[in-house]
Amino acid sequence: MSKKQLPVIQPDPDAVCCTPLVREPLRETDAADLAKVFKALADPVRLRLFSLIASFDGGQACVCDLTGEFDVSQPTISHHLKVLRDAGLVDSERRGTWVYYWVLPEALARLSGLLAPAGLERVPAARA
Amino acid sequence: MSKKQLPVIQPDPDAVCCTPLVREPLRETDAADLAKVFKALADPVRLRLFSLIASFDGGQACVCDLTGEFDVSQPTISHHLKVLRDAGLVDSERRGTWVYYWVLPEALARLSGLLAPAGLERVPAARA
DNA sequence: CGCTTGTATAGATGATTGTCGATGCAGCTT
DNA sequence: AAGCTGCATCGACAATCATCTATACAAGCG
Repeated sequence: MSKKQLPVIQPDPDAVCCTPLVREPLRETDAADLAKVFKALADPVRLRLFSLIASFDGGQACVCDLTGEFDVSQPTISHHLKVLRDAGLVDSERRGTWVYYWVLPEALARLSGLLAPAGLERVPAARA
Repeated sequence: MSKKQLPVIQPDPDAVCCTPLVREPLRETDAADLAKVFKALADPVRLRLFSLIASFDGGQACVCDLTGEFDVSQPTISHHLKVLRDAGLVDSERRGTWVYYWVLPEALARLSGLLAPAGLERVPAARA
């Protein structure tokens, strides 16, 4: 879907990418950007959609796999998926009859890093 | 403030505490709880408040230190602080004339862990 | 081609939310 | 006690949002 003609813009290449929130005060523009992402996660249906997509085998799910899991209408699911996609949390692609969605791990990593509590600097992935 | 008579209930002791979102589908009740926390972070002013409080020397800030940093009225700041507190992200205490707020690192750690991307399991805090 | 199924868009509506000014309350100071 | 300052609460209002139904679009199939 979003990888048609546009040159795959992630909604902000690396804005607000690394420094944990608790290290230094967030700048105003960064706060606005970040708030959009958290807003996308600030709904129970979207959270479950997000988690469900990521948990699927192969890390992707057809919309048809998702709609049945919720008590809301199909257009509502479609709306929520769009919100997640606009926030840069997932991406999607049509393959024949079905449309598949998958989680963008970079976005997750960015959030996770930003929320790292004081004390732990970066996650010491190197040690592993 | 919230540590007066009540036995210091964090708004959900350890609900949704550990398994990353991308590992297994979020249950409905957990999604509802989590959504409340993300909703608290889904506003630019609250994000900056949160970051600013945490960045202060000693990890706490008086409200009087905060209001000047924003273009919104004092009642609005007070409202946002209440939202952050109700979400279990910060706590506060009156000390004489002033009220101080500080970030609750457990809440942060929980979120950070939940958002851990696929691949990294737990942050190896135990090794430390 | 026309039908059927999967998904997105459009438009409407009730609920939630961010903001404000006005006011209330708590603690200090004189 | 009286006044002042710091912060919270109240009530109102405009804006945003989650949801719905109806409809449009896309792809496969008879």
